[in-house]
Amino acid sequence: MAYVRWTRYLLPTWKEEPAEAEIPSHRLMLRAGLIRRVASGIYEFLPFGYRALRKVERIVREEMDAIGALEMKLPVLQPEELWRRTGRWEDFGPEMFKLTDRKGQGFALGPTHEEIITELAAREIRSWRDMPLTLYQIGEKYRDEIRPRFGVMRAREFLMKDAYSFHGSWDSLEETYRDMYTAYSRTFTRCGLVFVAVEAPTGVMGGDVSHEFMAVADTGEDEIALCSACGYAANRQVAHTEPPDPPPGEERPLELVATPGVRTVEELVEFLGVSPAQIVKTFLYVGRDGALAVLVRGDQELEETKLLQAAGDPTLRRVDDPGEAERISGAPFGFLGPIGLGIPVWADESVRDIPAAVVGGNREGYHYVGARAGRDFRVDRYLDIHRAREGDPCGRCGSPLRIRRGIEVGQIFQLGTKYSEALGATFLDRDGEERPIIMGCYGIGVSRILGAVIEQHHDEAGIIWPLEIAPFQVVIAVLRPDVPEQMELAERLASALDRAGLEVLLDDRDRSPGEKFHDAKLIGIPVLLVVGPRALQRGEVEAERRRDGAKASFPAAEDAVVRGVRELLRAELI
RNA sequence: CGGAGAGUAGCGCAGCCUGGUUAGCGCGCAGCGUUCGGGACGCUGAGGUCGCCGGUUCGAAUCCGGCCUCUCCGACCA
Repeated sequence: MAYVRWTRYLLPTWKEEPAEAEIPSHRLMLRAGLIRRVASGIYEFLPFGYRALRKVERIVREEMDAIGALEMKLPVLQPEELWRRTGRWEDFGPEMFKLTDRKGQGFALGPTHEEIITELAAREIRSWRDMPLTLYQIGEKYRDEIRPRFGVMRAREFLMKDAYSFHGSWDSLEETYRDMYTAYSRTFTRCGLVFVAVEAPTGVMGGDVSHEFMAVADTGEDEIALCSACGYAANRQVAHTEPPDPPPGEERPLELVATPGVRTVEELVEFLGVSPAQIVKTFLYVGRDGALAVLVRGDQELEETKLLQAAGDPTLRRVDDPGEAERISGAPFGFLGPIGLGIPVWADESVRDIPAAVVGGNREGYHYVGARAGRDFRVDRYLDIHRAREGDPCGRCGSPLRIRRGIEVGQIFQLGTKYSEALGATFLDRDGEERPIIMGCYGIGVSRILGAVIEQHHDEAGIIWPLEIAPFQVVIAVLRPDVPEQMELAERLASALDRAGLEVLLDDRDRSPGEKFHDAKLIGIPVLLVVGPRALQRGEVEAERRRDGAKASFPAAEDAVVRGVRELLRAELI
C-alpha cells in the first residue's frame, strides 16, 4: 500500500488568502500547503512541497549526470580566510551571512562555492590529463538579501544546484559551456517552464561570457530584451541597442548662459526651450583609477551595469555626496559638465553626434549651450551605456526590441582564471608548463524553479502541476469515506494505480464533496478521480483533468481505471 | 538603508481616534446531531502574555517613548 492517505498526511490547505503574499505562486504555495514561513526569506517545505521540490531536484540531477557532471557535496560553512584570498569577503559584503566560532575564527554560510571548489581543484588537479572535469552539488545556499521577497523566489536560504568545470583550454571550457546550455534547456523544459536564455551580466562572479535562463513571467524581477526578428535576447541591463538618431539642429558656437536654479533635464527643457535629446547629463564616478565623468543624453537613462562591465573595476561607484562632487568638478549636482574637467570622460554613443548640446557649466547657475563633443570637450571613450527601452533598435539587426519580465532560474558563466589565479589552482600542460586552470560555473535555483513553475501554471482555483514535477499524478476523492463500498473501491483503485507506477493521493477525509473538489483544484494534481454515489450507480467512477477540465467516466474496475487515467495523462506529455 | 504600512486566537480582520465589567467577528479546530456531487446546517465547546520593554493613569489592546518583527515601494542583487 504505497499510496498516500490524506488523513495520514500533512497537507494543510487554506481557504483564505494569506495577507503576507503578493504574487500568485507565493499565495498558492502557502494555500496549498507547500511551504510555511519561519522568518523573512526562510521557509519550511512541508511534505507536499518537498515532494515537488524533490521532483525538480531529480530532473536537475538526471540532466547533470547526463552530461557527465559528477555529484558531490561541499560544506556550507566556509572559512573567512578562503574568501579573503579572492577578495570576495568584502565584495560579497553584507550579503554574506558571517559568523564566528568560539576561537574567534570567521566563517561564512556559503552563498556560493567557487572558493572552496577552486581550492579543492588546486589540491586535486595537477595535470592536463585530469581535465575536463565537472563537479556539481545540490544544496542550501545562504544570502542575506537586502529584501527577501515573493516567498521562495528571493529567499535567504534556498536550494541551488551549483556546478563547476575545470579545463586546460578555452575550447574545452566552451564545449562544456555548450553542454551545460543544452542540459539547462532540457531541465527547464522538463519542468514545464517557458523560458529564454539571455546574454547576462557577470556581476560579482567575474568572467566574460554568461547566460541567464529566464522563466517568462510578468511578476519576474528581471527584465529581458528580446528581438523577434533575429532572436537576440539579453538581460535588459546589458542589452545592446543601436544609438538613437541625433536630434535635429545645426552646429553653433559654444556659449555660457546663466541658468539659475535650473538643474534637472525637465527644468532645462522648460527654461531653454530645448528637447531632452539635446541635453547631456554628466555623472561622476570614482574607482581605483580615480574620478571618471560619464555622459548620457538627456532623453536616455544611464545603465550602470553596462558601465561597470566596461570598466572592469568592481570598486567603481557613483559619486552621490555633493561635497565630493564639488571637489571634483567645482560645481554642485545639476551643473556638472564635461567642459574643462581634468578627469577622463566616457560617453554613451548617443552623445557623439548631438550638433549643439546643453551641458553643465561646472559653475553653479550656469550651463553651456552649443556644445559639441570633440570640439568643446574631449571624450576618451564612446560606448553603449544607455538603458535599453521597449522599441529601441536591436543592436544586432535594428528591429525594435521588446522588453519582457522574467524569473532568473539559472545562470551559466565562463569564469576563466579569476579564481584559479587567486587561489593558485594550476596544472601542468602537455608541454610541462604550469598554467592556471580555466573554469566555468553554472547555477540553477532549484527552489526558485518551483515558484516559477507555479507562476506560469496556475488559474483562479489553484496550481496546475506540469506532469513531471507534480507531487502526485492522481488524487482520488472518496465522497463518502464512511460508506464501505466507496472506501473499499477507492482503496482498490489506489493500489492498482500505485502498482501501475503512478503516485496516488487518496482524499479519504470526512469533508463535503465541495471541499474535496476545491482542494483538488488548489493542490493541482493532474488527474482527479471521483468515487461517489452518482457514477457508482452506473458502476462507474469519474475523472477530471486539472489542466483543461476534461472529464471522463470509466467502469469501476481496476484495469479500466488504470487505462483511463493513463489516457488522460498522455495528453499531459506534450 | 530611504519611503509607506502593519503586528489583537491557526488564517483573515474589527475594536484603538474618544482609556472603564468576562476583548469581538468570520473562517478554521473539538464533541454531538442532521447532512453529503463543486468550500452544508444546528447545538455545545476549546483556543488570546492584544509583538516586546518602559512610562502616564485609580485603571492601558486603546495615550506617550524606545525596541523588535513582518509586508509593500525604492536603491541593491548569481
